[in-house]
Amino acid sequence: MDSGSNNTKSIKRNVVDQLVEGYESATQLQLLLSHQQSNHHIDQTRIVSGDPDPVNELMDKILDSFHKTISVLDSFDQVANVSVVLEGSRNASCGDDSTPASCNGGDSGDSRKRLGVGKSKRGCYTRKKRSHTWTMEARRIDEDIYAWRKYGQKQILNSTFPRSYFRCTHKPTQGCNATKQVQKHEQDPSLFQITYIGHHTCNISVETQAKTEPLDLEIVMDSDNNKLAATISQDHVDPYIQEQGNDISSLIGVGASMVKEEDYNNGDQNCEGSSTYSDLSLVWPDVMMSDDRQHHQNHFYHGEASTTTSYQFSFIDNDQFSSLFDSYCPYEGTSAI
DNA sequence: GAGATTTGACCGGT
DNA sequence: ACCGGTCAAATCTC
Repeated sequence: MDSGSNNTKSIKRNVVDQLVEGYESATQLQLLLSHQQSNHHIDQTRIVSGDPDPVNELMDKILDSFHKTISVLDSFDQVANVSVVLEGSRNASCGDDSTPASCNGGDSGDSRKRLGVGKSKRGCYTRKKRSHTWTMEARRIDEDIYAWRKYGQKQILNSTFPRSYFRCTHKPTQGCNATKQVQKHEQDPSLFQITYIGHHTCNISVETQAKTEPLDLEIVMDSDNNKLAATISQDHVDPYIQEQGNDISSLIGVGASMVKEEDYNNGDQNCEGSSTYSDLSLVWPDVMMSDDRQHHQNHFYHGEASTTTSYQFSFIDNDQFSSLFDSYCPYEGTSAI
């Protein structure tokens, strides 16, 4: 038992070391870039002359560092038998509203009357585990292509505004378990904080769906723990990083630094084992396909607000994200989800 | 009348 | 025990 524990510690140390290295490299890069801005022509000369580009070198180093980290995390999952149970599959067993037969069976259908009315007990249900969750801000809540049906509203502790609960309209007919929660932003009530939970499985075109769901390299936010897990399937990262590193480096870096600060987050990785490269096409929410109206209004969290930590959120605006999307997501012939 | 929303109760996780 | 998420009867809207 101790050996296992030691092994885990060793792995965690390895993770931290790699992250620190990446962080330091990123810092150097930042300095270098700021220096470059003031000496632009000098660096241009260097590049033209074929000298090694320090920016690229650093970038390679950074990416390599994070790549290693991901590998370590991956091996950690195997060693620690952390079921990186994919949130998706977890969802299928828990959240799936094909509620356990015993559940409905025990209190089937029409007997569901209110307790207070003196009738039988309401049927049980299985609470969904948090799965595939991502958050965005928008000025409107109705800008995605899906049809939502409100099923609840609740006043949340220490929140000024109530939280509304929506589920996919097609849940009864197609068993789509996607839900979203909408709450007005505390500081800016004109903004809505929208949390999407789960993938849509309802019948819409692949392309549309792909454009409306998150990348598999999504930053999954575990709102319960105020921790963040940068979840990047290696299948995605390798070719991507090697060829496109620049665009996503900030994203990875943010996620990684958060992991570092918060200490490694054990169970919340969301490694879609079955994911394929096509999952990259599962780009973040609805805004991706949206029109220009919200172009400047939507931000994607790379972290989560925490009342107990000093995280700085890093937002990607649509410009950045679009470039990412353009680079990575030729989702032809891919099947979303 | 059908479908959507409201709202208080119920339930599970912590 | 508390809190957040979900259920489902009641109510609303078209």
